[in-house]
Formats: sequence, C-alpha cells, structure tokens
Amino acid sequence: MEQKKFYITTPIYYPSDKLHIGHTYCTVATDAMARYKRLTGCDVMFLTGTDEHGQKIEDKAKEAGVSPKEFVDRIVEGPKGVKDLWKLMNISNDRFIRTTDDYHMESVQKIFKKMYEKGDIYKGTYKGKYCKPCESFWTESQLVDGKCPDCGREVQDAEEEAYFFRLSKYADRIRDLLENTDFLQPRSRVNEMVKNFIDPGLEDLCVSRTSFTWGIPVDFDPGHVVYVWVDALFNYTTALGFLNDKYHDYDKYWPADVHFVGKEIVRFHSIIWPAMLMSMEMPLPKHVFGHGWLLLDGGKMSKSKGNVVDPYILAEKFGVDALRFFLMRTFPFGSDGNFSNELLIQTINTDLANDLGNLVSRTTAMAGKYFGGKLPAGCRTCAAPESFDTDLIAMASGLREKYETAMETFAPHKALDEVFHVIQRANKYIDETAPWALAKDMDKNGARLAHVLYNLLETTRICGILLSPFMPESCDKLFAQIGADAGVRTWDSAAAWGSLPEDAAVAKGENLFPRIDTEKALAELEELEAAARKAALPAVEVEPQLTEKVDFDTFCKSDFRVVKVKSCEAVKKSEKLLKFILDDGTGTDRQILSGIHKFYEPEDLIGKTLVAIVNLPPRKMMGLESNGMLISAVHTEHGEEKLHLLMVDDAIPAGAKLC
RNA sequence: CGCGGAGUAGAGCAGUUGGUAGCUCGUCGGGCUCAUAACCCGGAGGUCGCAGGUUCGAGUCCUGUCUCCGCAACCA
Repeated sequence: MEQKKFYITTPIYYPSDKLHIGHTYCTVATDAMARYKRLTGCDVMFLTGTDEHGQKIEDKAKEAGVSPKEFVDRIVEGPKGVKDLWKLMNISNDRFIRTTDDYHMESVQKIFKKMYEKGDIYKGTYKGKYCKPCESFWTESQLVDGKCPDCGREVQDAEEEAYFFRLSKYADRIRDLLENTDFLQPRSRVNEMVKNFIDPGLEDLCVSRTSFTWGIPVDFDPGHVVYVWVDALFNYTTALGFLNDKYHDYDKYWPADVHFVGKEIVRFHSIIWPAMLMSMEMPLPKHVFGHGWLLLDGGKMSKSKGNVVDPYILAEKFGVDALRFFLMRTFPFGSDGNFSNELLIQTINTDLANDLGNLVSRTTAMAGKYFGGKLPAGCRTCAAPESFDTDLIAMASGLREKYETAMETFAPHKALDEVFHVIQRANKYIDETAPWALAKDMDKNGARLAHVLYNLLETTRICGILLSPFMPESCDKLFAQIGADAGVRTWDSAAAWGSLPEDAAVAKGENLFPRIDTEKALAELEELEAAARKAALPAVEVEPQLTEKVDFDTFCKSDFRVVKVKSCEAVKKSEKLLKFILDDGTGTDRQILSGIHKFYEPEDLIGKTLVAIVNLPPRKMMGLESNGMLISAVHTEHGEEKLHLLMVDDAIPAGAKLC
C-alpha cells in the first residue's frame, strides 16, 4: 500500500520583531498535527519560515543602522531568534524557508513573469496618499484623521506606476470555493470573507512597488519590486522546489493538505492565494484553517500595549512540554482564548501534575512496591472482571478513535479532552479497586492485584501514545517508566488493548510534572517579565545635544571650581537630599545641597574631590541654604536613571578653576 | 443600519445536527492513604445578556434589542 502524504504549513512569520506566544501557539499546533500524522504513518512534510521583505523591515533596519539582510539575519538566525525559538519548543519542521533565500527569489521572478505573460498581471497606476517627509504611501483607510499615521502631517494625492493582479477575474470561482466546499475552516470564517470582501466586489490587487527597494526585483522592469503577495504566498510551493532546483518534492507533496494560519491572514489565504493558484493553473490546497488569537486581559497582545508574552520565559520556567500542552489543551483551536499565567499554572497542576503525573507515579510505585517492578505472568487476563474493569478497558480501547476524529477535524483541544477523560477514569479505577487493600493478602489477591496494575499500565501506555504529538519528551519518559518499548508506542498499538508485555519492566522515575507553587511562581514570573521589559529598553540613552549655541562670554560667566568634601550627611526628613560642607579654597566653608541620595551614601563621599559651579544664586531647600551645584554626569540605562558625580584627581587643590 | 465574534453558577470556559445545563478553579461535607498535601464521592451555587416568536420541547432555530471585543490591505 502506498504511504499517505501529508503536507502542512505554518504561516511564514514577519521578522520585524521578536516572536511572541501567539506565533508559538500557531507553530506548536502545526507541530502537534505534523507529529500526529507521522504517528499514524503518513509521509509528512512540515514547513515553516519567515517572510522577510517589505517596507517595514527596510525601515526598521535603517533605524537600527544595519542593512535589511543583517537585520533579518539577526532576528531569524541570531540568539533567541526565530530558529532558536522553534528549537527550544521542539518543533519538528522538515524545512525552513526564508523569502530572501536565492532559490525562492528566483522562483518568484518566474512566477511573476508567467502571470504577466498570461495577462493576469498588468501594469497600471496605484493611487494613494503620500507623506513626503516619511516617503511613504498610505491608503485612505490607513490615515488617522486624514493625516499620516506615522508623523501626523498632511498627506497629498499621489500615484505610482505598479503592477496589478486580476483578482476580480477569479471572484466567482473563489466564492464557489468558499461557499460550497470545506476549503476554509472553521466554517464561521466563510461568512466573514464572503460578506466583507467578495460581496462588495473584489478589486484587482497591487502586486509591485517602486516606493521601496527591499524586495524581489521584477526582472523585466527595473525599479519595481514584487510586493508581498506573490513573494510570500508562493513560499508554500517554492519550498518544495516549484520552478527551482533547490528541492524536488513539488509533485510529491503539492497540493498542501492544510495551511494553519491566524485569523488575521485568513483573507490572504482563502481569497488571494487560491486566485493566484488558479491563475497559475496549479492545484489548490485542500484546507485553510484560521485559528483564533490568544488575548491578554480580553484585548489583543501588542507591542504598543507592552503586554506581549515571552515564550522563552514560560518555557524555561515551566518546561517546553508543559507549555505546548497548555496551549493546545486550554483554548478551542478555532476561537480566541484568554491567556494568563494563572491559567497556565492551573492547567499544569491540574492536568499534568495531579491527574497524569500522579497517575503514573502511583501506578509505577505500586508495581514496584508489590511486585518489584515486574508483574507476574497471567496479569493480562482476569477470569471474573468487575464492571469497572470492563468500563476502564472499554474507554481506553475506544480512545484512539475519538482522538482521531477530533484531530482530523483540527480540534486538538477536543482530542486532549478525550485523553484526560480516560486519565481521570483511571484515577477513579484505583479508588474502586483499592490495590493497597488487595496487597494485604497477596496469597489470596495477588493475581487480582497484578491484573489491576496491568490495566493501569496499559491505560497509561495508550494515553502516552496519544499525548506524544503534544509532549514528545515527557511521553518518552513516561514510556520508560512503564516499560513500554518502541514496539508498543505505535499508532496501531494504541487501539490494541493488551499490547504491553506482561513482563514489562516498570521503574518509578522522577516525577514527570512537578506541582507548581502558584503564588511563588506568579511572583517570580512577574519579576522575570519586568526584567525582560527592562532589557528590551535601550541599554544606554543620553540626552540629545542642544542645538542652540551659547556665546563664549556667557559661558565664561559660569564659575566652575574644584571642591573637597569636608563633610556630607543626609538631610533629615528628605529622601533625596544630601548636605555637603565643602572646601572651595577660599578658607570659608561652602554649603551645597544635592538631590543624589538615591545614588550615593553620604559617608562614601567624604574626602572626595568634586566639581561645583559656585556662582549660582543661593537657594533654599528644606529650610537649608545651598550655594552652588555639584556637577554630575547623567544617563539612562534600560529605562533607569543613572548619575555619577564628577570626581577628579585628589592631587588638584581645592579652589582650582575650570576653564 | 460596514463586517464578524462574544455575552452560560463567585472566576475562567465547554456545550456538532433543538430533548433532563456541563468542565476547571474556588467553596462546604465525606471517603481513602498507593501517589506529586495528590486521588475518589457528594452538596451548595445558573430564570444560559434582555424581549418576543417557531415547536410537544430552545443555551441550541427565527426576529428585535442592549453591552463588550475584534477586523476594515500584510500584528499568529
């Protein structure tokens, strides 16, 4: 029998910033699906990647003072970059495409040309609003109060020459595809697409730009670069070797079985993408699934709100598998979900620690305690089963089918729900059978006890198999503890009750999922997140230099002198102020007050040689007179204010003038 | 009337084709002691946003209405 093919993709992410928990959600879901399909015996191709062109990245690179390529290289390949994150999350992608890869760029140029030659791409003018200072084009709808959304200045009508794709030509076929097939899922997204975009009429789509250069050049018309659509969407085919020689699996894997995408890009994948494929006379992907968003406090995550969740912190703190599991278990895949640290910890404690982890722990502990880790022969069968025996066995035996139904309809949360029903049933089974009571008379009940434990191990094994796409590492550990070797970790064996050998070597190991102290963990998380926010702020910031000039005479009127600290103490009832008595070389003590207690302890400053301006008019602070001001250097580090008093060589005598 | 989604026990959420309202946490009481102070059983707590309608019967279909959220050319 020929092996079934399964081709699945994530969106290619836009590396203008670090990726967050939302991207992780989508990629973990795709990974779980890919692993599930591999488990069932499919020949799987799992693709992810990055979409690296466009104005925004060009701008960001400029800001950072590097070339666009250097900029995206850092985010994609660099430490804690995209690839790093997927490695951390144990993502099993077979390929990773970057739209700046040579083979992809070459293919895109050919595709663009082909559509042009066919007449589906034509040259026209792109009308929009132009902001001269920002050098950027905006559409009417992007404007804020009719003004440039970036700088708030007036915009003017402008036109630029551009290529357009005849999207309108395919409107009827797209409508049919959406309304009369299960191409787009979940079904609720169909209405949204049809009513929003098809009903009002599809307009032709601008597919090239001249206003920026960071893109794939249109090879037959210098000055134009391919705008996002052709460049980004066709990655799903170029990564298989379509119109290039880098890979050779296009015929094998295309069309894709499913594209997993976020709901905000459903439009591109359910309207523009199939239309372009129709134009190219290529087969369409079988499904596009638009999953929901993770929300924070009911609103969406955004950089500007400063509420993005860092997957690195969570994975390091709670473990990769726990995080993967949480994302898939908690939120219905098609709709939005409310993310919170509390919910994450609660899910880990309830499902993983209390239910699954504890089930494995108590089962393996009893197998060890009562039978030395090896059940006696004959434990698989029971002459007179109780109703709860048959109940448990029936549930576990039928689990794979329910799980499969859920997975095939892209409902991983339901699949996991089914698994945990069985796990809960198994915990109940322990209470019903009370193995510790049986163990009191091994001669009489030994065989019965062995059977009970076998049933528990077997249930655990089946659950382990079905959980392995979600938590690969942890399930391996689980299998090792219950003595399930490779032969009984298979998809087939998940529906075959009794696959576990009677003499499997059971060995209680470390707790698979330790319980988490909620209060403590939340506090620590908050600290970590605060630290991360701080680290994200610029390392060092200094005040911009003044542009206004000061004439020399004015400057000379400021009398800067070297002074020595004779005494220094905190001013009573003041948080900030220090009172200095200084030797300024005149023979008379000078008193200066300075609000720097936050940075210095008074005793540390006695005897130091500082610089002060001495001809400022006297000023009262907290009832004390200050005659002058000590000179300090100030800057900001990670958003925190820093101050250093200007300290000079102690060899300089008090009163020396600075000029 | 731009489009879409959501409003269900104290909190967070499930509820394919209409048929006795469920889950997790919390709370109260009981059981057990193998286990990660975990596990098992039971109780209290909801007029399923509001108002109508269809139906023998509606959280589930229809109409109206209120509130919240998202989208409206590239934030998963």
